[in-house]
Amino acid sequence: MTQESIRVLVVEDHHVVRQGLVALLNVVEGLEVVGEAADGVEAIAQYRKHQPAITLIDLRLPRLSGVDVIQRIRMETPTARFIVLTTYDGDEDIYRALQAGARAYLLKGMTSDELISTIRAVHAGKSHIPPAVAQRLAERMGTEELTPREFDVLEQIVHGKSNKEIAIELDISEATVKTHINSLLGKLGVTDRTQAATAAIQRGIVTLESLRKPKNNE
Amino acid sequence: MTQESIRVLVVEDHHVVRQGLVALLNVVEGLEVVGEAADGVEAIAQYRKHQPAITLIDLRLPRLSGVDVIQRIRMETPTARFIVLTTYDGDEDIYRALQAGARAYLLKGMTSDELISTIRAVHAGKSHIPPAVAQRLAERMGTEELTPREFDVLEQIVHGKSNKEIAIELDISEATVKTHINSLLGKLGVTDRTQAATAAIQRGIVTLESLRKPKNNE
DNA sequence: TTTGAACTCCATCAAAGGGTTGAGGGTGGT
DNA sequence: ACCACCCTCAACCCTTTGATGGAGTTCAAA
Repeated sequence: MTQESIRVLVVEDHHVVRQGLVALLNVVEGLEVVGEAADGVEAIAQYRKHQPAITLIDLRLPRLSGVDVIQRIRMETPTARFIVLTTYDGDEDIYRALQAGARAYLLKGMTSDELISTIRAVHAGKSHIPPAVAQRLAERMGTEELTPREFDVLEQIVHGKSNKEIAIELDISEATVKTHINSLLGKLGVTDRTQAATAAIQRGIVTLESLRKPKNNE
Repeated sequence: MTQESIRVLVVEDHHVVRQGLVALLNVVEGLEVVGEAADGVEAIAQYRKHQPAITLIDLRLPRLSGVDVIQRIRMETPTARFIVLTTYDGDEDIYRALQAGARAYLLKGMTSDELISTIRAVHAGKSHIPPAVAQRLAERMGTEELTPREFDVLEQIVHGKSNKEIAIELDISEATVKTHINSLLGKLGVTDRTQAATAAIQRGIVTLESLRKPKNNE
């Protein structure tokens, strides 16, 4: 070949998907999968070991989220380039991943060609964000951020707690809980706690995983 | 080979995943992928055309859901065998797919070996349901079913509507709305509407898709 | 130091939510 | 005909929620 292959790391917890990606990429001229990881911790280890040019990474990962992985690696290697790959696209995930330094964001369901051309583009220093994603990102830019405490309260709301229970849980007065709720309702652009809960889930501010019963698999 | 290959149809909307599955299965001795489909309608067409022994099918599909596909095909061909493949596992999805006649239920993230052995097992007439899934299925068996009207109300709750709004929307009195809410709270085992909303989403009774803004892609 | 943002708390009040009981009408099955 | 189940509605009562406005604290940035 005329020049070196683009070294790619694939981080994806779903086994068949990862295998599919690797198989797909390895037959492409000019690409080379140098490592694989099935969770966040492993991803960092593999990154350090192989120093790939491009890291293809899912956001939903066991042990350490994709966003966390991106952040940590970029602290060590600010030039690291990431292409985020995900099935469901909460506004919050998009925002955080791009904030953390991802260069591109692809929904699963893209074609192989899209994937490959995106890898090449990112390797060439470009960014790539699909119109639909860019639009939603723009929408969310306008919205205000929740404060940490508001986020705590929102989480409790999603868990179905009453104001009194939240007060006990967070060890603050019910009045304070109400204050937080009032401001987060405004920021989310909703009018009651139920809407806040569904909006939070919908936007990916609170994940369904944290709702589920303790899990053994996955 | 000593006997004919098991003819498999792969139904999965995510391109790379489908491609991965096909590539994976085609190299396995005794398996043969005879068709692929990216949505429900196509799945039925492919089934009719190829009459596969096993259909690997995702539940979340464009145009026609996996459950619908299973139901329709089984009406024509009651002996059709399905292995359901999905990422997220709402109780409701599991229940409906198995009710519809699926023989096995696999979470993505399984290993290739698990997949292959499951295909062989199902082809041999066995069923295969992972312990975690079986347990959750058992849980949900105990729970009572929502009546159609209760479901309507629950949907509205998830959409953040107030009782008054629900009453108007469904053209019934607010008192009736309360009655339905009261019984569905009991059936879901929760104590208020916010919990009902998150529980509904969590169990897959109401899907997030129906929440989202109208979508262009996917 | 001043300013601002975040967190904390209080009091008050109207509106909405939720529990309970009871009850009439409709449909489908036995 | 009877029973079971669903859908419908009403009246009563208590609790929770959300809105509003004010106020003290801390802490970091300007």
